[in-house]
Amino acid sequence: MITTIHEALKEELKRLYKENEELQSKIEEISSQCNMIESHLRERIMTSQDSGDGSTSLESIGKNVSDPSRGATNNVSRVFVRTTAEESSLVVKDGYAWRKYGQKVTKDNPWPRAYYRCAMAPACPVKKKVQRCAEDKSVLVATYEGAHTHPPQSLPKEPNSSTTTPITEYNCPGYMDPFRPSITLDLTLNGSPNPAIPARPIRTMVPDGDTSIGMAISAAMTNVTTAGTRNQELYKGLSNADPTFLSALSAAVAQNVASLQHRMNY
DNA sequence: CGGATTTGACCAGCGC
DNA sequence: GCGCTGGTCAAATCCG
Repeated sequence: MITTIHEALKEELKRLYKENEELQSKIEEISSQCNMIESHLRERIMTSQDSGDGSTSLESIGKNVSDPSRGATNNVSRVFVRTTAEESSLVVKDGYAWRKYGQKVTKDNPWPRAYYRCAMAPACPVKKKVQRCAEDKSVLVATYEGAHTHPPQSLPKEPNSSTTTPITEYNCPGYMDPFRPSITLDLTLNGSPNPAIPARPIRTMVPDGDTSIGMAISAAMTNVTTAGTRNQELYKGLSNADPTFLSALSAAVAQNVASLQHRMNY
């Protein structure tokens, strides 16, 4: 029994080492993309300030979807989902049943936007919009409006059995989906490698003023997060770990724990 | 055959 | 008032 477990763990460790190599190269690639996006963003901010137009300042870029001027339906959240670029469907598996009622091509994005209503309860007010990221067609952006008045139908499928993988999300401050597990890991506690690292919540803030840049940053950050998740054991104990990486890692680990809890409950 | 999806038409809000 | 755009409707079509 113990020997079997030992063998299984060894196999798992081997697999993790292999994945680690692949993911590290991915991180490097993403990191360079992040730098590019950041410099692009800074350039735009500088440009707008020089022209005396404050409309693209950091403050306005950070303006979020919970703007009260948008009315009572400010219960809005965004979920970014990685798909294969070839995958043409606009389906985001999230545990709820949705009925599509429209599709439209919008001005700022060449990809069509699909409109969904919750099909699980006639009175449920939740709506969902799904559209591909203009810059990266492999990323789906699902925008949820409202809160469900009923529990989910079923759990989302395992990442390796589905063509879509949730990668990160953006939520209005104060908004939490009551049916979604939420865990915050604090790496500053109990022998953390780096006491200077503050605990950070899972949910990642993404600037809403410039959607394309925000989504690109978000997608890049979550790729790093995903890498961290799969390699958490390998990085455990690192005394000089990069704070940014560990922060992302904490979020990723929390997501995995939530997923594991679900599987154990069913 | 019934439910889900597609798609063109329609409507409302907004800026000029 | 007009045109543009995003959101919704509903008839046609598809699919199991």
